[in-house]
Amino acid sequence: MADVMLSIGEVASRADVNVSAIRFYERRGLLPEPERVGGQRRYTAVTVQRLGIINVAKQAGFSLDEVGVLLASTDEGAPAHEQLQALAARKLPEVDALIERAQTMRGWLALASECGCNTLDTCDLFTLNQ
Amino acid sequence: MADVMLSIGEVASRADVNVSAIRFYERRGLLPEPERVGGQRRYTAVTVQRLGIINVAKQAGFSLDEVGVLLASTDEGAPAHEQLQALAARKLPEVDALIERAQTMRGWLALASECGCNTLDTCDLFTLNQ
DNA sequence: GTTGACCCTGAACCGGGGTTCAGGTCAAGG
DNA sequence: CCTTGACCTGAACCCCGGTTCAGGGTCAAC
Repeated sequence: MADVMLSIGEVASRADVNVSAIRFYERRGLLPEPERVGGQRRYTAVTVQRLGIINVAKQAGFSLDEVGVLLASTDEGAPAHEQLQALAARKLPEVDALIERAQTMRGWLALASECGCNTLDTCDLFTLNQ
Repeated sequence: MADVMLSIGEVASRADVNVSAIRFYERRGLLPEPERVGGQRRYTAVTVQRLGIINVAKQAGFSLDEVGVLLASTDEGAPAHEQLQALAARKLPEVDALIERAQTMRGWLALASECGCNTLDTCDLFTLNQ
């Protein structure tokens, strides 16, 4: 609980994110307003973790607003459970579709990389998966 | 081979894409310039299929330029094999990463939707997967 | 006590991926 | 004939997710 305080630059490099992105997420409400010393933001490791969550969720096709709902559910006394449930219900099929599409592409890329003679037109990966 | 000709609107509705997007893809070089009758574009079913490819690839995290490389490889006499191989080599790990992220999110969404009491902070799905 | 690295703010800018709009053409049906 | 609907073009506009810039403060070390 010694909760070492981190500058925005330290957080940025630990989370592999730009400083400007951290300020941007703060404006968007994805990150709470941090403590300050001498006007400068101070964070704990929790923020680094939150940035990790943001990155994973973005990659999985979540918009920043959706990530906001996700993160809101981690805030204590969250009255956000309903929103979260709704989000989960809405996104689950989307994520499933995403995974399927990605696997389709993966399959085709693998083919393409081992055998240059395949063309998409003769390959029914796409037509089979719509 | 009767190759029925389709108007842009028919193609759009079959591929579930906006008319404006089709014109946009054409400008971007993702679709070849179609035949015209009386100034109006005429397509065959091949274009509908191509639009399907574009949609799948986009969903799998490909930029339109990357999709362009992909599609170029289907054009006859394609000198594009090298580009395609390079693209495949570059994108395969990215697609794999995408699938992993998406599965992480899927797992967490499933948890969230069956049990509202989970919070991200106590959930190690994220910390385990970075 | 000044130098240099880091931090602050608000506002402007950017690229990607399209959509919308104004103004005009064409073709079929009533 | 004339209206209605689908199509045409180029240019402008939009949202998203940030980045960059100008102009200024802070802090630690030397």
